Amino acid sequence: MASGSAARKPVSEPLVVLEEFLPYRLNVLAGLTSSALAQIYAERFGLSIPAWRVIVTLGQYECRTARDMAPDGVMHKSTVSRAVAALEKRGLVRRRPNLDDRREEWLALTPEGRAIYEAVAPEALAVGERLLSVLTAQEQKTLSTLIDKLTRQARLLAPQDAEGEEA
Amino acid sequence: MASGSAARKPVSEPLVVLEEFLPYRLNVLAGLTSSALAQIYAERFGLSIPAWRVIVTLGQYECRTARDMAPDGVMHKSTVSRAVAALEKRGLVRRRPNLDDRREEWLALTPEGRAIYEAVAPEALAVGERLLSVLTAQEQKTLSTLIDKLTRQARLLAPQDAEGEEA
DNA sequence: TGTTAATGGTTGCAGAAGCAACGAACGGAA
DNA sequence: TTCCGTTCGTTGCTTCTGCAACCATTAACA
Repeated sequence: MASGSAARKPVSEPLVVLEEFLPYRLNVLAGLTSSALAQIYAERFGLSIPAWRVIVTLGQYECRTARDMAPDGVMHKSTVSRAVAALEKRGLVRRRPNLDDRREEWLALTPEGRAIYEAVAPEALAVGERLLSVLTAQEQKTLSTLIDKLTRQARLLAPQDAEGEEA
Repeated sequence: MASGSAARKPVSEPLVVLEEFLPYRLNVLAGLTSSALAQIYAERFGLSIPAWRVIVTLGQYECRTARDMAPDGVMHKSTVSRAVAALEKRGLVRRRPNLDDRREEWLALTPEGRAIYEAVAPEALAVGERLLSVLTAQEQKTLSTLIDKLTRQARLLAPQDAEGEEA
């Protein structure tokens, strides 16, 4: 046993050094970037992360179903459901029955929703670019590749997600 | 306006493509790695993420205060407080008053806590390494550098955290 | 056709997280 | 010493998240 006064000194051979542990560092980084972004879409526009994702996806694709909002089970379907409900209540998203398959519904931005999209998106992009501004163009490309590789691998290691994967 | 049948076709000029947006991709990756890890420390040992971090930190440093658990405000102090309380109740962590400053308390793993640490840590490490196994040694070094750069920058962009930063 | 399985989506419930307010203790200045 | 600002840590409250159960609809298949 070490001496009792070694409060801040590492134990003989630590098995894990948290600050060097990749999952931890990824979590910290993701959390910080989320906070930075939340300043934009939460404080200024009252959007949660899921709501923001729905808005962006609809801004991008015009019209999709709730299921399409979580391409790889990234968001739980209940999360999407509640986000859409909230956005509908605020008049930012409109639902239309899909007559070909009445289980699902088409979602689209209302004009008000699109206005918000066009206000939020550029600011969010700007934050993203301010983040990346500390990396060279080459580093950004490399980062992108590495993230993709890791994401693919993580998907293999993570428990098979809720539903609708590539299965 | 585009035709009504363009359900899955992108709108003319999407402002943000979510799948290419760095913060989104970081969030997804971090979430997946957390899920992979949670299989170990949650399902097998009943530890939450904060509890896992406390265990690892104490395993690393032997004895610290609750404040030291969240070096950069990564965890909220209430989160740490509750995690420590739960661990104490399970007999994995022990508290001792700090007679030099009676506002804070020294925390340390009990023998049972250390046993769990020694069981969890190698498995968690293994997951981390399985994750990194898709990268070359050089890529791993690069990734580490990029994460550090981005984290530093994100800390500047994020709202000044709760407390105890480097201020 | 009828029966069974699978899918899109909603909701009740329980656990977790952040905020804010609080109590206790410390430190500095008058 | 006394007063004021600050810090460590806890707790109440509200919101969010994920799971699981559920309903309605569709698909598969005998």
